[in-house]
Amino acid sequence: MKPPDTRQRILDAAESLFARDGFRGTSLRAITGRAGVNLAAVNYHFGSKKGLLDEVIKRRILPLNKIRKKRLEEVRDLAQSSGIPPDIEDVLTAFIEPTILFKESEPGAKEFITFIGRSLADPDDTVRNAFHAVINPMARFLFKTVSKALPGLSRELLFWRLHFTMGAFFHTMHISGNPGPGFMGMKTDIDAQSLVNLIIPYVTAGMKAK
Amino acid sequence: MKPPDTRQRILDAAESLFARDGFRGTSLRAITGRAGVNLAAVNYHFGSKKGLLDEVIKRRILPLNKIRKKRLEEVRDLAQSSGIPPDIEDVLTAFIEPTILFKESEPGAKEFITFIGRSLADPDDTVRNAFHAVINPMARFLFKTVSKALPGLSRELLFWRLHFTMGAFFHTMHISGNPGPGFMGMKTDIDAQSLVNLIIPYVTAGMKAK
DNA sequence: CATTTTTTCAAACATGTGTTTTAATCAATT
DNA sequence: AATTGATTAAAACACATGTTTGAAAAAATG
Repeated sequence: MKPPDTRQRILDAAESLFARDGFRGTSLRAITGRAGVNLAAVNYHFGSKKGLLDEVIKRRILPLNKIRKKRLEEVRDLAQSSGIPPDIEDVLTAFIEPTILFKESEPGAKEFITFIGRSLADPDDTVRNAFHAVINPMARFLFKTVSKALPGLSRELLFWRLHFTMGAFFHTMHISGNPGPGFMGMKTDIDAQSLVNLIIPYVTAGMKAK
Repeated sequence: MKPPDTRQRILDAAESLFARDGFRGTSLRAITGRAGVNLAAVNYHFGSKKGLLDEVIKRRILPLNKIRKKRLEEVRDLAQSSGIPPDIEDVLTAFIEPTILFKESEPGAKEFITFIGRSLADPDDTVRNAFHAVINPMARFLFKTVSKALPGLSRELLFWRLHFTMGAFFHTMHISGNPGPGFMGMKTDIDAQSLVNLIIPYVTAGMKAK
């Protein structure tokens, strides 16, 4: 049973259009038009527009989460075996680096990362919930690891600092890579590794402020 | 020429619905329904839905920008007269504090702040541009003042760090105040002054990292 | 008070949306 | 080769959208 590539074509087109115009701003006709397939194909293969959204998300997030989890576990286990708490910089890097490098890992991934960054601020419940469902377990694990690295901070303070970190991170995800000059005439299409090298010191310093 | 409060009612209803459901997700029928006015009143008073958006933004942003500009100028002038560069913490506070405190300044302002936080990540050009038009001059002035406080940093590094700061800030703006438990079962409806006290040390440390 | 201007109102307009339907076409299996 | 099942295709459906229209009502003006 060779899979006709109709599904893939729809997923690719949807991913790129969702990233550019948002979930609500993208019509099924735009998606099927770009994919070169019939309008009804979306509902045939994915049941509904929301079903398509879920598949677009899962296709990229599940592999990415595997990598991030593994990296976090490595940091945690290494610290555990040496008896000292993990370094907060290592923890943050384990989470952030694979996400940003993911952008250059395969075609379309970059657009997907943009889509994530935008969706977490989306007013539409459908979109936010679809992402939260696959991201929350990851965030929970991150929180636990971070709290091991900064045992001195209260749970509440830790929450807020991680919250700010995620803000800086998400904002970067959806804005970097935009062609043309950005906010201060600055170019934002920096390469992924340089971006990692920029954001890690910032969030590390923020997490252990004062 | 006493203004009939139809305009105000529409602006209030639109502000609150825009914040909750976004610009695209809010229909004129929903706005006029909540405002208790006729559907055609929006196009009569504001020309179009976009015209309404512009008015919703300007009504709050212009006074807010006045305050932020004044606070920033105070910090700049104080440093200038004493001959030493301004403290980066003071600069960030001058910009961030009035924005967050603004939420509790008048009814509806809180929803507006949420709206800003969301809109800057909005995929819709109409929304992003409408905000950028009134926010960019402010951001430019902030950038100049920040670069005086951190003269050692390159223009590019400064840009990225300010970028991360804005990310943490915007994310906080649209997520704090949400009722119910947030990302880790943590309550996000903290009072404004406490929020200021939490975010300032974080972004200050981030800006002068390493 | 009569008249002009501003504002409200109900209805319609044109277009776009996600989804469903029903028949045609393709692929695989017997 | 015939038949069964999966996929594609064009069309219609039901509804929601921003906007415009033209008449009624209200307010302001002389």
